[in-house]
Amino acid sequence: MNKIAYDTIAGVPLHSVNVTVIANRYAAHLRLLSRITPLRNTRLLFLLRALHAHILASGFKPRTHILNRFIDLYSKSNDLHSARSMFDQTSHPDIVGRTTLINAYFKIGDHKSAREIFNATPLIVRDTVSYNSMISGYSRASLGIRALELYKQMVRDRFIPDDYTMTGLLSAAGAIADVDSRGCRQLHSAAIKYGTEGVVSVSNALIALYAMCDSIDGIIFAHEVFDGMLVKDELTWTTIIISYVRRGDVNSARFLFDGMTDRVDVVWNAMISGYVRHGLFSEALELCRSMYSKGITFDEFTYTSVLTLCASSGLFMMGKAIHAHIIRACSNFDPETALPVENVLVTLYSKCEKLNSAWNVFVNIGSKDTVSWNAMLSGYINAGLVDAGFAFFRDIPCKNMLSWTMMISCFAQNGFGEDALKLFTRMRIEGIKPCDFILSSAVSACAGLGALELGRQIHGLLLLSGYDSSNSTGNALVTMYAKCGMVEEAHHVFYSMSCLDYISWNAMIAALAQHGRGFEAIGFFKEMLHNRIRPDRITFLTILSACNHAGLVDQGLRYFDSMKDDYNIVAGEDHYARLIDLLGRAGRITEAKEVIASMPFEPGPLIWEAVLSACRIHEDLKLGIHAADQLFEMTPQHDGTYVLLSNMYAAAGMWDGVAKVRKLMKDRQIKKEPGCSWIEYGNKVHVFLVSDTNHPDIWEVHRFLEMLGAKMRKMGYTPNTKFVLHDVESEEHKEYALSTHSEKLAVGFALLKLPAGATIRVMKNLRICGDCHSAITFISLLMRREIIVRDGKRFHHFENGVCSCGNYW
DNA sequence: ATAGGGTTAG
Repeated sequence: MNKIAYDTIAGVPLHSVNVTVIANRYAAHLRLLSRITPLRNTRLLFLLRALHAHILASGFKPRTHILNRFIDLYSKSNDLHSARSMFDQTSHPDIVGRTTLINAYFKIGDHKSAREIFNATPLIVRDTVSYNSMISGYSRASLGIRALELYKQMVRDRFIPDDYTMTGLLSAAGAIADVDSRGCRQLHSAAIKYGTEGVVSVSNALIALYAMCDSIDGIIFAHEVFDGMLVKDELTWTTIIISYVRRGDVNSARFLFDGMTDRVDVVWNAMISGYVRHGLFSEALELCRSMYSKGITFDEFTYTSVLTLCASSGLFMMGKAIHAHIIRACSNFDPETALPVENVLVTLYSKCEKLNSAWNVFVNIGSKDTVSWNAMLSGYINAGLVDAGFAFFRDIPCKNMLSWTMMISCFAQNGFGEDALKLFTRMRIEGIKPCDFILSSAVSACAGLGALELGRQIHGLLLLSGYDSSNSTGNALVTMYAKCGMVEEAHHVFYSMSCLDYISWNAMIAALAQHGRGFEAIGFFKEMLHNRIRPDRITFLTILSACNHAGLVDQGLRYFDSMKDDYNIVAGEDHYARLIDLLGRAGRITEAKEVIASMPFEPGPLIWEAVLSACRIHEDLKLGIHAADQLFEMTPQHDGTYVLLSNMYAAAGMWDGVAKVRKLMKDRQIKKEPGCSWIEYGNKVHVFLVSDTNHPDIWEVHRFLEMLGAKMRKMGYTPNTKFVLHDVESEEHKEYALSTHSEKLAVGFALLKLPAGATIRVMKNLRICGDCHSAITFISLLMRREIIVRDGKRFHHFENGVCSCGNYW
């Protein structure tokens, strides 16, 4: 068809001298051209341009209808620039040309230019169709309010709305936030008033609109309209079925679906995608099979749904097979509707971490949209490739809110809080208004970094934007204030929240537990139960650590049992690890061993980490080395464990063990300081220092530790404890020992110089190790000071010789 | 020259 048309047009005698003959031929052939849809053949577009140039060169003034035809064809070829210049050349464009251009502008998403053309049209020239085009254009652009305003203007301008108007208006109304049934009724009356309620398209739009109301009566009204229709078409059925699917009532949708006699492919697709969206994968597959057996061909929409199913249920082999089938059998997809298929293929490969395959699909997409870029970005993020992901993110030409959200929360969740906040700031500089999801990600990033001031600013932003009432942001704020040491403010946010869910309670309990207020945390837990909020596994993790901090070992044991008995939550390794930590810290090592023996699974890294720290506190060298050896065979879950490991080996004099740990840390790029800095063993605190006299602070450190040791002895607090300063002499050991970073101990100096009773907040981003921790714990007891220190990601709250992290002096 | 339905990224 295309070829015949092209050959015919190619035969046009462009060099003919008779302008009128040419014009008539143009008109005829342009009419022929316009029948070729979709008009994507670039040769045809070139021909169109050649004709255009020829008209200009010949000085011939074509009649309006020929100009209109040009505008139409240029618009269909997505060459709006030429369409517009054609329009501007027309001395008196008529309403048809204007409307064509208006529709073309809406098609490319430029509603402002469309409005300009419309506004520049004198009232006397306008007709109902031009208003209808504006209304439906706004409707497709989800600008419901503007559509409604234009409808009102239309009535004011004394035009009579027709069925096209009402259909456009009703579908536009769905884009207005918080559709209520009263508003629907008003529009329904308008449809009746203008005598359009019998038109199928109007009723269909009305069904869709009623179904969109949040209230329960929405779907009832929709069904009433459906029942009252004398004539139904396939879209009527599709609309009502989709309406049920959207409300999550897949069964009612299926009931209607089964009651249909002639099902068009769209209905099948709607039903299948409904099942996929609600996770009913086997039902979706069953429907695909019966669709296939009935001989209905799968189209882009079917493939998109079924590939989504594969991607979200982990059926990667099946997804790949379908991809192969598509390549073989479906070469002539419509390029516009094929894009989602390609996008979901990128997602499929991204989800199974086949980045190469994802990339291959991605680069071959002809016209990528934001979804394509975001799908590829999620591949990088999902594979944990933060740097590569960020490099890719920067190249995205059409970033939307989701691109920013993914990147910011990726940074926040991978411990790159500073990058997350930098990007958040960048986003605000670029004038993008953050959504509540991004704001809560940013608040979480602040929590991780202890960036209290910025956190407060975002809180202010949340209050201004009205997002503060949402649960996700409220919960993030509670956590942020708690992690920044501001328990009272966390409390304040908690009580100001209109709706508390289990996550809010978890956050508040954790806030108290982190600051050593174990008793209060348990009080909140009881109140949570009193309010009939069901605790989850996280609640129990938190409550176990609250018991730990409050020293309530037996109560912790009871909660552990209650978790299974009363709430049917199966204890995971993390729960067992906390239980063992609880027992271990209290010195009940034998019981801890019994718990390990009773576990329904083999102990993993979390368990051995808990054992290891118990052994460090209680000087059980034998068990400690055993735990360390076990941990060596697996991957420790906390970076701090490596320090513990090296300390444990050093305490046993196993320097080769220390060397192994250091190598492991280097290989795994653990950012903690490797080596052995501090050991507490046999009531002695051993601090290993490299006698690096070149280090300007090293003698300060020596003096500080000596002074601290002397003060401790003077207090008689732990008569047998003393600091032993080892200058590591032999070269082979020097490598394993750590030159204690003066920065950590600078905290100690500051503490000693401040007056008693002062609350000290150290907001600098430093990490404290065992030596500093012990020193600060001691000082908090010695000087009766509340001390809050940020250690990388978390806060240590020292009070009366107890630290919120549960490490006692 | 205008209208109503199904798809994709966290």
